Amino acid sequence: MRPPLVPKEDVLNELTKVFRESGLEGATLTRISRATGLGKASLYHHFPGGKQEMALAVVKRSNLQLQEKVIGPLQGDGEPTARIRQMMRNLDKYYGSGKESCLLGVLTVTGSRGLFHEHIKVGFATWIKSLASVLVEAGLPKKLATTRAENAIFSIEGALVVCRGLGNVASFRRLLRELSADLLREVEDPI
Amino acid sequence: MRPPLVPKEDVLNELTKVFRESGLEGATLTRISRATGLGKASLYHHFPGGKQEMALAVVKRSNLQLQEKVIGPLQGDGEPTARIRQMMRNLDKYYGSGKESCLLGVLTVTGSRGLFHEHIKVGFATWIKSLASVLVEAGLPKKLATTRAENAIFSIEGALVVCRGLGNVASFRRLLRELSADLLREVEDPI
DNA sequence: GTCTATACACCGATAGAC
DNA sequence: GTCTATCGGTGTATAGAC
Repeated sequence: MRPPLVPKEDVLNELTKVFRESGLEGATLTRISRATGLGKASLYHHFPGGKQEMALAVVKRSNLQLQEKVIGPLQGDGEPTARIRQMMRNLDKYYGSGKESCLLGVLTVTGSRGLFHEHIKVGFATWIKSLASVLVEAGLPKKLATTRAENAIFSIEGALVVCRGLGNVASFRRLLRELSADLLREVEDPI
Repeated sequence: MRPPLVPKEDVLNELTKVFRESGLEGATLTRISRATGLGKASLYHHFPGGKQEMALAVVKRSNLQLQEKVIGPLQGDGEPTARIRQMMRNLDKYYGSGKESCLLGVLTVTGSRGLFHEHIKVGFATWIKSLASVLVEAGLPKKLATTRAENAIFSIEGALVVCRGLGNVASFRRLLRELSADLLREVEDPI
């Protein structure tokens, strides 16, 4: 059998939107039904485990996309500076230039503790680790690379929250630009 | 009349805990009732507007506390460096060294848009503005001061989310320490 | 001011026809 | 695979006794 996966992919896209905008408790089956165009019973046909299974599927796919679109570019073979810039461009696109929120962040705040915790943990951790690896490769000492990578993820995630709170999305793109330049500062310095 | 405000203050403390931990939609009247020890009907005696009024009261008080405990120290008359360090100490305490979350951040993510938006906006904005003022006072050009202040708040808010997601709270205190040192870097440099 | 009891809407989830 | 109809449970909110 060769599977028609495409329609399910569309459903997951809409599910992701709803969970990102509304959080776990705010994402009611009624809203999900409206967003997907599927009745509640149809949703249970695709996800017998109900809302929990829907959220889990969305989180797993989100981590795959993080791997593809954000971490992947970091592990290419170009210059470290270029790879980091590429990651920032992809982030800008993925987060709608600051207008969209981060699923992992939203579920960290609204998710019933324990259900998705492991996936959230893995997602954030591998992201930080991959960024730190690039910084090490570029010549930074490991400890400094790790803290810089952590701080970068902190500020990106925080910017998504605060910019939304402020209704000012411009600062998100400014942050991405600055990070592109600052993450490797004092590395090219000769002797 | 001289008001016995104290018991209401206790109720607000418990309300704040519940909203910080559960978000707006997760904070059910049942949980609030358990946390405060008051029956639902009693809650409506104190807050006739229901859950919305409770959340609004909590947000307003949160902004007052932000003013007292975080922004206040910034406007003292000591050295800028010392004032910033004091703010970081108070933040560390207020956020339980990273174990607690930020009410403004949580409501930004879970709050039905528009209800608290103005209060959230004002809270974040005055915080950033006050921090930037100190940096200007310390000698930084205004534009640089503003972006540094924004970035600091971004990373603090993001750290509260990501550290919770990672289950690793140590990085939050590390961040506060680094910010204390880095916010004013290259300022004391003579000529 | 606090309680018990209750109203009514909406939630997640299922049954069963098509 | 999708639908309508419906279930039991829980959500917010009120009534009214004490």
